[in-house]
Amino acid sequence: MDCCMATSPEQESETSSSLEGLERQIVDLFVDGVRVLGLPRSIGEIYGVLFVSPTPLALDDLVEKLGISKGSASQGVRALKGLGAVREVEGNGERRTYFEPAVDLKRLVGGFIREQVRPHIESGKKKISKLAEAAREEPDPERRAFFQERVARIDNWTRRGGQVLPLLQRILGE
Amino acid sequence: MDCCMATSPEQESETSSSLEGLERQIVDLFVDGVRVLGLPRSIGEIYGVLFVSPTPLALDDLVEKLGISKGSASQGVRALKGLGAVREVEGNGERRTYFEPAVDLKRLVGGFIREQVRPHIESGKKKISKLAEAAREEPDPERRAFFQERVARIDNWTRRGGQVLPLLQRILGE
DNA sequence: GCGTTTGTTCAAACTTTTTTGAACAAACGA
DNA sequence: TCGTTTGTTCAAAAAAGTTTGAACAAACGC
Repeated sequence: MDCCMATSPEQESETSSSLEGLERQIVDLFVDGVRVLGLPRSIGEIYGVLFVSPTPLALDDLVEKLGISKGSASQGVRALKGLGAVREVEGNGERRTYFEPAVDLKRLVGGFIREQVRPHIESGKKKISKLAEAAREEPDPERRAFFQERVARIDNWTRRGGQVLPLLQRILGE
Repeated sequence: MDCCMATSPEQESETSSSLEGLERQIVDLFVDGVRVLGLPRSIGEIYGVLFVSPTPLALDDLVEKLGISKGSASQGVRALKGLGAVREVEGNGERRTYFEPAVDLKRLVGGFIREQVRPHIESGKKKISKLAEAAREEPDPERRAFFQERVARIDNWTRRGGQVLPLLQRILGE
């Protein structure tokens, strides 16, 4: 595994893109960033290009600037909209739709927590109550006590995790 | 992409393992858990088996209980030790080494932050200062102002991220 | 209606990550 | 010393995840 420990040894992305210096650097920074969050590369690229663009961009701009397929651009933008990290620009007379990035941390963190973190905590809760039930049914008293202690511990972790989230959002809200 | 939004439609792992009910449930919970953190499945399985075992286990126990290879078990335990999530049990007369899980949240979160989060923040900082420099060199004043605003924003995010971490550890410390 | 532009979908191709297993090293007792 | 047990390493196989591209749908103006 390479996923654990150690600062990974930087690798520049060599794609057929038309990004110049600063743009490329910023895009790479976001590629790294989303990687940490477990999101695919193209998500970081797309957000990066929007973030570094003084004007909103359309799908075809992303295709051209990043050298990715239209399909990738479409899917990437959809995911970013789902995270609340990108929104459509309203009310220009144009036919095509332009996108701009959300740039305040509160919104970004909030979207990530809502879409990526909460669902896991929710589904975890269900599993934990099943677990508690299973532990109660262990016949051997010594094993039962042990299992119940473990389950209680997991439950406690989840509870604390749930408490931390709103706090996090409050601290990061500007 | 499936990585974004939506509670994923549960799938039971069907391996040639010798885990019974409760054990299997707990292991699956940890598999999900580490997946969210971007760590490989076997890491979650191994931690899970240790967590649910009343006694410390040796590598061969993991191989047998999980139906994974010895190589996998060895690498997984190494990674978990690196995260501070598993430690060797000292001072039994035995030849083989036994492992037990760390079960307090403070240590687990601390290890994860130290190994997985901090290195990225550190390497990010370097890149951001290069970025600031590049922005200063943009000749066009309007573009320069825009780029500098963006870079400042990223810098601010990083700074806040760095501040949140110790706070997080404090809140989760028992 | 018809041609054009814009965006979406999804199976197949591709890429990356994870796991395996066979070869190796270390520790130990006989 | 030798055989056995225990653990590590790493190239290759397998699995998982991502991107592509061609086919399709929708919106629009003429």
